[in-house]
Amino acid sequence: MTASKASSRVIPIRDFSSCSYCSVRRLCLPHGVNDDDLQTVEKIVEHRPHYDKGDHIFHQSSKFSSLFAIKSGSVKTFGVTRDGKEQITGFHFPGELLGLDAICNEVHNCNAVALEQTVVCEISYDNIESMVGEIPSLHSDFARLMSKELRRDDEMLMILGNMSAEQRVSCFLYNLHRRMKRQDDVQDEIHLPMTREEIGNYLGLSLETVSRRLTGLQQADIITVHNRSIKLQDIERLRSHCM
Amino acid sequence: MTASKASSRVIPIRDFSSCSYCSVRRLCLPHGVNDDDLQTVEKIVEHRPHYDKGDHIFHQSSKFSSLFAIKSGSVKTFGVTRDGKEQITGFHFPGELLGLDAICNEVHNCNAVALEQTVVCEISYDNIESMVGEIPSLHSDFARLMSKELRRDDEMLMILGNMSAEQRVSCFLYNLHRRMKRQDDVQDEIHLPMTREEIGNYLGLSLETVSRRLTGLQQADIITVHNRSIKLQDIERLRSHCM
DNA sequence: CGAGACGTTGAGTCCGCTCAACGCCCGTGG
DNA sequence: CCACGGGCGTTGAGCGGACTCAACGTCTCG
Repeated sequence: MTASKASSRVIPIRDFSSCSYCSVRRLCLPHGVNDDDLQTVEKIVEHRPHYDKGDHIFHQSSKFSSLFAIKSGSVKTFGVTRDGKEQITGFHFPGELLGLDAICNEVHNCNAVALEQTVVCEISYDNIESMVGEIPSLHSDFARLMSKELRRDDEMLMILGNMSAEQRVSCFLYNLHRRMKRQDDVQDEIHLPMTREEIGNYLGLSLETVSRRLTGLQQADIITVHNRSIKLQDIERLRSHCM
Repeated sequence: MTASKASSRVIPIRDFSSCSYCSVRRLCLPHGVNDDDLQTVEKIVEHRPHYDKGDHIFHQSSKFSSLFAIKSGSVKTFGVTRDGKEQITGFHFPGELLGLDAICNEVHNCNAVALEQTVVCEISYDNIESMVGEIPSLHSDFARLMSKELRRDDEMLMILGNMSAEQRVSCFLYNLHRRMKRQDDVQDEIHLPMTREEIGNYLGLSLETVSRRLTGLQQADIITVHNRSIKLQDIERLRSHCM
């Protein structure tokens, strides 16, 4: 393997838990590290907490000091309303960064809970700030990350604003598909790490409605449902259901 | 008037269109400028476009190059779905920054349209980036701003997720009140720059429902409605309706 | 002062919610 | 091995809140 095509070389096994595929690796790894050094470098990253299903990564109202990059697994973030109900504001997957909404006042705005066995990198925000001081170009990366998060939220606002139940579920699956497809070789099969109730909570629907719409999409030969695994039979038609 | 209490001195006339009250002034003004120099400095800011009601500040899918800080007036941002309907994702007021969601791929994700006569400061993003390079502490300010925007979006997701029509309208008014109260001396009176239809679109309700809920809140002696001006008669009870 | 945009109110409909029953899967313990 | 139980998912019946459609009232601005 030559080093001539450094930026586009093929990585033999797609290990998405490695730093190579992490969208925030420029934030936690030393400046100027190249791809070949990554495997060495990532072994010295310090905090790599493992979480089981149901474990809290951080709590609402707790003091913010670190961001968390998801290496493997999946996470839900949710707020708790004053009458005690939880409202899910997002599902998060490997390569994504948690805790950005806590920067503004250094208090976590939501709870983050693992939906399955999950590994994250804890990145001290002080470290990030001092690294941005030394390497100003990191600011751009960081701003882009936050901007992307804003865009995702706005997309969700558009879904919740005026879409029907069927459209919401279709959008949910389609977006999941788009986010997953860098992660699975089997691109047209999604494994849902969350319950129907959690999907409904997120989409502003009851769990029964989620269930009904999934079977509806199945009867239309658009998907095949097997418990939590969803096979996308006709992605184009799924996409057309989103509008 | 002594200058001894520099950080809490009284500013005679609260001119919220001045840079003194702008949340992003550290981004567009030279480093280290103190409050007393502001009035001089802000006269040399270059781009200060004026917009009339209905004017576009930027268009969805157009190339991103600047952020826009609102100096006076108000703005709605909205996306257009594939079937041509608009979905409002936010209302924006003086001191707030528009265009943050376009940083990630340099294309505007939404339209921004003035709801009334509006003045903004156009701030070249290249300028911001190079200033962050020179003054690293600006990075923190910028990250805080984006984080705050994320938090606002998440709050909205919680509202749209499971609240009833009455709760949505109450939350809308209460949030508006909180954002307004730094801007108006008459703190318990809100002037709405948008139509019922735009409120409904934003809240995921029909315009008729918005109208009905407003009269409902009026009949409960919580607010008094006079066209677009809403007098908050009982803020505590309004707040309790939000949950 | 007239036209059009905006807002209110009423009547009827429908989508999604609630309540309820049942089935499936799986781990646990007798 | 089966029984049991709990979590999760599906399906049905009936209800209700928000939407749609429609008419009318009111404000704004040329």
